[in-house]
Amino acid sequence: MPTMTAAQQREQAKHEFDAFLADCPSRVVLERISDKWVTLVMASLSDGPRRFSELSRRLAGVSQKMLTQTLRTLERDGLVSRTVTASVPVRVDYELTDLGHSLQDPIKLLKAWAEDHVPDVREAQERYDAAHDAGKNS
Amino acid sequence: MPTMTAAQQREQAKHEFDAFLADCPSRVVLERISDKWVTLVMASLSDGPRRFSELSRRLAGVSQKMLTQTLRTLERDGLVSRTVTASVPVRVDYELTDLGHSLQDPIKLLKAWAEDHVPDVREAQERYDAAHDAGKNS
DNA sequence: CTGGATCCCCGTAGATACTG
DNA sequence: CAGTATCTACGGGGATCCAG
Repeated sequence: MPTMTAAQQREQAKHEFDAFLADCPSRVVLERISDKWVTLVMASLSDGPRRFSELSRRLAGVSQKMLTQTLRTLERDGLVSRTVTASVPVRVDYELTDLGHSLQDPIKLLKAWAEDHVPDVREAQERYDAAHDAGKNS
Repeated sequence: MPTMTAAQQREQAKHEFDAFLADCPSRVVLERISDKWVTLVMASLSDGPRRFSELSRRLAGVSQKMLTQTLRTLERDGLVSRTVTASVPVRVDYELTDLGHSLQDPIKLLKAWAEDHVPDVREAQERYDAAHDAGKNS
């Protein structure tokens, strides 16, 4: 592998990944970012750095455990940077990296779609439930 | 809570579809579409109808249970239509609805991002692990 | 045979309590 | 304040069984 620069390797790798194959790296990455907490955390960090407690408050319903875990994974994947300020009390800020910012557009689109189509989904659910409940009461 | 100023009402309405609030409908929808199987199934259906067995084969690694469950939810949410052809053996086709198609762009963007940034993520993981393992070997 | 439901096991999310 | 530790419970995965 010495006769190939990192850039060349990356360029080649780009075209070899099909997210549908089970053990394909791109699928692993896709599964990682297709996670509800990942989506929400990334969206929460879209407008600047946030402290742990801020995220915890903003993402009502997330447990500290899952928030910590999600942030660790995002940090490991290079999407989020973690900055510890050694004061009393300790202050920890999380911020999107450049790589993290590059994921913002897809996530924002997803979030926008969700907020846009709530009525459609609800209506579909009601129709489905109505048709299904009717079948049950026979 | 009956006494609410117009300003307060406007402020609340603004956040009515804010995906960060725990019990907000848009958050529920966002959580639903931020699911690895949802993403993969929706992507698999992007280029036309697919039979159950086709999906099962294409999405290597998915259990029949999760595939069925995911498809049911997507059908209930109005993103996918289910067509049963009463032949022998039975043939069941799944196809994107108009609503489902409207979700294609966000999902394709997500998938493209994953396939594009595999090298970046891998590199970040290696750096993180290296830095972290170093701390462990003390 | 295809599509799917059901049962059981295990991993992981989630709530709580505790610590640097 | 920002986590870790522990326990429980729910949900995913595989095997098996069922209907058409």
